[in-house]
Amino acid sequence: MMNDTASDMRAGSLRTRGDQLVEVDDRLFLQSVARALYVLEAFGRDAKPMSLSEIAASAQVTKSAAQRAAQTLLSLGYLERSPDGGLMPGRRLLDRAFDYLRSNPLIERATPILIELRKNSGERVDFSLFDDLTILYAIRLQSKRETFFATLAGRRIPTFCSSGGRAILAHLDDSAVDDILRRSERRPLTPKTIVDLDQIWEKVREARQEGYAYAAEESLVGEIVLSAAVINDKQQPVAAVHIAGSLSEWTVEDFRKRFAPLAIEAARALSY
Amino acid sequence: MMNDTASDMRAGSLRTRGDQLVEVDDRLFLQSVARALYVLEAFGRDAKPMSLSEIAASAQVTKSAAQRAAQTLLSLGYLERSPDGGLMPGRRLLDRAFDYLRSNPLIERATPILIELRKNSGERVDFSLFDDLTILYAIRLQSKRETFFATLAGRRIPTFCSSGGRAILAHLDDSAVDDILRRSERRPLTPKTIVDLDQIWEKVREARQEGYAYAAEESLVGEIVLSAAVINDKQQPVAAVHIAGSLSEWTVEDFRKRFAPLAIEAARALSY
DNA sequence: CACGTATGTATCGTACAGCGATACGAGCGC
DNA sequence: GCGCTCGTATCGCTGTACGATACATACGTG
Repeated sequence: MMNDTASDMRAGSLRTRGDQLVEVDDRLFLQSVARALYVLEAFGRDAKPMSLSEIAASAQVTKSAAQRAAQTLLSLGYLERSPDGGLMPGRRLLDRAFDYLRSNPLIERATPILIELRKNSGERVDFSLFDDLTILYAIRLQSKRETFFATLAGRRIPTFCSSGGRAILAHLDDSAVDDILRRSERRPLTPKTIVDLDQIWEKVREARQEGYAYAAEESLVGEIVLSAAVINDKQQPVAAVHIAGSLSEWTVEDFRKRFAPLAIEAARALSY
Repeated sequence: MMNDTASDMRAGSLRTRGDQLVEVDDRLFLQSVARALYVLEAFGRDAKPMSLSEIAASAQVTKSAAQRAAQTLLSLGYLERSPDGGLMPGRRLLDRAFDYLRSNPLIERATPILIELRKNSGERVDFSLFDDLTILYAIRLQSKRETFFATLAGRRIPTFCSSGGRAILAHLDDSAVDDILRRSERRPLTPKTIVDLDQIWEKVREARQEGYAYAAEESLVGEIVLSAAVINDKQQPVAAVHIAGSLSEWTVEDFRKRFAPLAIEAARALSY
C-alpha cells in the first residue's frame, strides 16, 4: 500500500484560516470540532472574560457558529460564565492538561529527577518541551520568591531567546537552526534580549561546546537561567531542563560554575 | 423528508451517554464536538497512550467517529502520536489550561497571596477550586521534598476527605453538605481516611467553629494538610487555601497552632 | 505458512446535523 | 423616545459528518 511519494491523488485539501493557509491532511477533518477549538483558543489571544461577539470575531467564526460551540463547551464544562455574564475558559481544561502530563512518559520520568534537582540546587527548576518556535513549560518547581507567571505550566516563551531554546538549538544541525531563527519574530522581551542573528549563533555555538546554554536577563530582568537539552532515541532534542536563579544572589559566572554540572547531569539522565 | 422517527423535535431533549442520562439544554448542542471531547476525556480514565480502538471503546463512540475526531485533534495539536504509534493527549492542552489560569480573575488574585504564604510558611501551599464532589488543584507551590502528584495542577481529590473540601463544606448549609456527602463514593484513600458519615460531620462542625479544617494522613500517608475556605460575594465557598506539611517534622497540634492563622488570613484576603 | 485476530486506514451513499442569515427582546447611553 | 449592541432563538436548505464496511498490515499461534 502507501505509495507515499505522491499524496497527490487524495486528501491534502487546503483550507483558509484567516490569512494563513493550513494544510489539512484529509477529509476526515471535522470542521465543527475545529471551530469549537478555535473558540477556546480565542482566550489565548485575550486572557479575559469575553462576550460571544468578541469570541466570534477573535476566533474568526460566524456568530452562529460561536454560539453553538459556546453552548456545547459550556454544557461540558470547557467554558464557564464569568460573574458578569461573559464567557471564560472552564476548569475542565485543567483536567485535560492533567491528563496530558500524566499520560506523557517523558514527563512522568522527568518529575522525580527534577524534584531531586530542585532539592540539590535550591533554585527554581523548570522542564520545557521543544515546540518549534517556542518552548513550552511543562513542569515548574518554584523556589521561594516567585512572580505569577513563573508558577504556571503551559507558558510558552520564544526558542531563540531562552536558554532552554538555545540548549535545544545546539543539538540541531545548522540548517534547522537557521530555519527556526529566520522564522522567529525576534522581538526583545527585555532590554537585554539578544535579537541579533550573529550573536544568537554565537550563543548556540557556545552551547554546543559547553553542553549547556544560559541566558542572563533575556526574558526576565534580574533572572539568570541555565539549561541543558534532553535528547530522544533519534538524537533529536525534545526538551530542556532549566535552573533559574536571581542575579541579586549570584554572579553569572558563579551560577554557571555551580549549576551547569547539575543541569547537564539531569538532562542526561532523561535522554534516550 | 423529516421523517418523524422517534426523537422528539423539541428542546431540552435527553441524550444518553453510557448509562447516564444527560440533560442537554438546547439543540444548539454540537454532537460532533462533544464526541471529540469524549475522545480526549478517555485519557482521564486511562492515562496512557492508547490505540484508536481503545479510545473508541472508552469514549463510547463508534470507531469511525473516534477516527475522525482523532484526526482532527491530531492535526490541531490536541492529540499526539506516541513513539509506539499510539495516541496520547497533545501539548496544546497545556495552552488551554494556561489560558484558564490566566483568564480567571480569582486565580490571578490568588497567586501573589499564595506566594507570600509560601514564603512565610516554608511549607507546600496549594489553592483548590470547589467543584461539587471533588476539589480541583489550580495552583501548587511546592516545598523541598515532594512526590510526583503533589506537583500537578489539575489534580482532583474528593471533597469529603480532604481538608480543603471540609473547609468548604463548613460554609455550606446542612442540607447541601448532606447532599454532597451522600453522593460521594467515600472510598478510603489511605487507612486513615475518614469515611464514616458521622465522623465527617463532626469534622465539618469543628471546621465551622475553628474557621479552618485539617486532615492528617487522609489522602497521603505522613502528610498533614490544613485549609481555609475562600468565599465569594454571595457568601458561597468557591475555593480553599491549603498548607501541607510532613508529620515527620510536625505534630498535628503544633502544625495547627502555627499555620492556621496564616491560612485563614490568606483565605480571608481572597474572599469577596 | 496459512490462519485468525488484532490493528489503523480508506471508501461511499445517504440522512440529518449543523449551517448562516435573520429576527427578536433586553439593556444601555444619549 | 431612538439607535446601538448585546445574547438568544428560529428556520429551511445543504453539504458535513455519519456508520458500515472493505482493505492493508502486523502480529502471534498452532
